Amino acid sequence: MARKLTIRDIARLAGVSKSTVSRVLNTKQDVDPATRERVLRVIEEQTFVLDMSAAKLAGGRSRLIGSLVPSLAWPLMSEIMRGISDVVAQSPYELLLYSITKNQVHEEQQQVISRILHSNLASGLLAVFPGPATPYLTELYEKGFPVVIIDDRGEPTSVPWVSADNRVGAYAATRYLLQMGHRRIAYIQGPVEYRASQARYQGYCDALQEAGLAIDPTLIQQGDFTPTSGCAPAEIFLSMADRPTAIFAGNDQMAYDVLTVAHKHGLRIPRDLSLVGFDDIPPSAYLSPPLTTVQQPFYQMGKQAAELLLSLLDVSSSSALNTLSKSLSIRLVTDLVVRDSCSPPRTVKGY
Amino acid sequence: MARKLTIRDIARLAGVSKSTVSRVLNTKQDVDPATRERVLRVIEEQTFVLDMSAAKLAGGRSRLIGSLVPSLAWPLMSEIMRGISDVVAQSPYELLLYSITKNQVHEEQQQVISRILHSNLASGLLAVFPGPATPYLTELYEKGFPVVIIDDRGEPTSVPWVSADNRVGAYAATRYLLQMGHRRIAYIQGPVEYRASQARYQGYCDALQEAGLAIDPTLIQQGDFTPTSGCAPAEIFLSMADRPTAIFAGNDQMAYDVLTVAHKHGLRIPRDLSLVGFDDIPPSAYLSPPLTTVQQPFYQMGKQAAELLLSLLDVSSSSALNTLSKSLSIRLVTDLVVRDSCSPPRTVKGY
DNA sequence: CTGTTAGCGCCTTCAA
DNA sequence: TTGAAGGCGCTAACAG
Repeated sequence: MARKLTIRDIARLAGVSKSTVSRVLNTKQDVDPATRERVLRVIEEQTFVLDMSAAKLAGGRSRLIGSLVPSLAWPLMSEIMRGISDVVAQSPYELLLYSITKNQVHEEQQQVISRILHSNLASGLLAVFPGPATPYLTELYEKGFPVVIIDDRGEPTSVPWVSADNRVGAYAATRYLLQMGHRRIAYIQGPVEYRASQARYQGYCDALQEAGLAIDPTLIQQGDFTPTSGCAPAEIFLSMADRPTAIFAGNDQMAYDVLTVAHKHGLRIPRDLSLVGFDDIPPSAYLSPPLTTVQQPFYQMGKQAAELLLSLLDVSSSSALNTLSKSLSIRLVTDLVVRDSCSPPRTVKGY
Repeated sequence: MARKLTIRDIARLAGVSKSTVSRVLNTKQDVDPATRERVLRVIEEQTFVLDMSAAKLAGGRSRLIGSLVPSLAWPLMSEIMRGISDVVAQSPYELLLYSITKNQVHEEQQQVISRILHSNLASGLLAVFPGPATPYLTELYEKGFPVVIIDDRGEPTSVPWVSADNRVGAYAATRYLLQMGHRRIAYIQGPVEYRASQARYQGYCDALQEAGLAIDPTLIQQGDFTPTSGCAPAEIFLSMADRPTAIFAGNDQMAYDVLTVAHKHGLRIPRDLSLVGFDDIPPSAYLSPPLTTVQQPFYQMGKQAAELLLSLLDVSSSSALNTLSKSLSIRLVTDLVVRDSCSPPRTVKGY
């Protein structure tokens, strides 16, 4: 395996010094166009690639960005990652993958983050649904380390973030059910640690209140977004004497559980019960009945977050501080995808 | 942002030299247990993390492994990645993610690979379904760069690989259909570039021939594993005067297309047509009817491949060459998951 | 067993 | 506009 060339080699070949080659590589201004051209040609001919580790060590940028993701098992992660990696592939950066699983305690999560930092590899971080780690990331960002979060915005944080508009999505879904005539609409809440979860709950409440309906605590149960976590809530709802005519599940996974439980109770959807989910992950379109759900633009979220981070890196590496651009944030719209899991309630009760 | 500590700092704090710290960090043998203990304590207290770039530059290993994956959009990728990242997380390595999309020409794929090499970051590579890039990877491996492939074995290659037993899986699926009484079993073939695709086809043929049935070319059509690519083949099969009583789709995605097309033709599954898929990706269990399919142990594949690569890295870094262990390979068994998409043919024709 | 001495390949002043 | 020199944090001989 032929020894890798160094800038020294191509310096010799181009008849210049290492410094000049370095300048060309880093597109500095003060290089004679002719020289630059010559150096570039040699680099091309030799298919020379600069050693990132050395560059990093010598004080340059690392051209590596880290991505901190929750369980890759979540079906929606693949689309987000696809968005991210498409952008990164077009850039001079490479992507580092760090994953955190839900059953890691906070302390362990912080350890992962501190490893990312201290190992000194990544020069920026993309955090997907960081949940409880958010405050720590904020701290990081404020210390000058580029971070972009994909999630809903939580406490006023200065960290740039990209999210789908969870509140509006949930609002639209609830409103849809309301307009069909439903009045007893149950909600299966996701874990409160996640901003997205809170925002959806808010949207649900907003729609209800706008319709002049009170929030009925008995119609709200908690799941945790994972498969089967919607079963218990569904069981409770469907066993009620005055059971709800519609259920809005905090995410699709939990909606699937409702389907299962409803089936067990001999209830048919949408005839006996309307059902709406949130996310629009792949299975949803294939269910029977196909699930009406709020679609999140996962690919776009990944793509835009990556682009945002890249732009932050460019800025911090060149001149201007992040003084000008306070609080970068992008909120993407969600779409209510109407399929066949909803219909007007059989017996519209008065109110 | 407090200056990052270096081994020099912790050397001072522990009252030893940098070399000793380095030895402890790299778990070398020749260190006094007491000294080691002391150094370790300081490292712990200071939450020191070694700078990988510097370590790499100084001639050590890079503690970075690359993963080369095809489109992350494939639903099965997330499980494979989960297996990989679980293993990597438990190791001192970090994971680099490179993705290749199908519409990149071979040349572009090679470029990605050569970038991986020349950037000199990864010290090993995990290639998932490399398809046409396989020969190039083989070359790499033979030049001494650790590579593990996740796919079916192709031409006799020396590269260590992990795969599901695609042939046997397809054989079992076909046999299942045969035993139910089906005789006209159509097959939707995946792209021939993929080994896995070829192996499944082989399994299909083997089962048929074992049953004394000839391979009927009109019952074989080609898709490419992607969504909707199974529509055209399904359309052809279901429009035949003497249409097949069962269809075996090369993967689940294409089976979904058969479902759609069958529905359009007013055919009910499994009453009018039996259907088997391959992969068992998440939606399959939720379809109506739930799809009978061959389950691949994706998580395991990722896990074992990562473990294999890690062991290769250990070996090459320490003493023994890879002389002893020729042709490492792991073949995992698949499971036929019987659900509700198959039944005996309505009218069992004589043969 | 431990410290000393050289670099690894690159970027960055500082002069020229 | 360019070259020379120094050092980033670490590992790897080589002494002791």
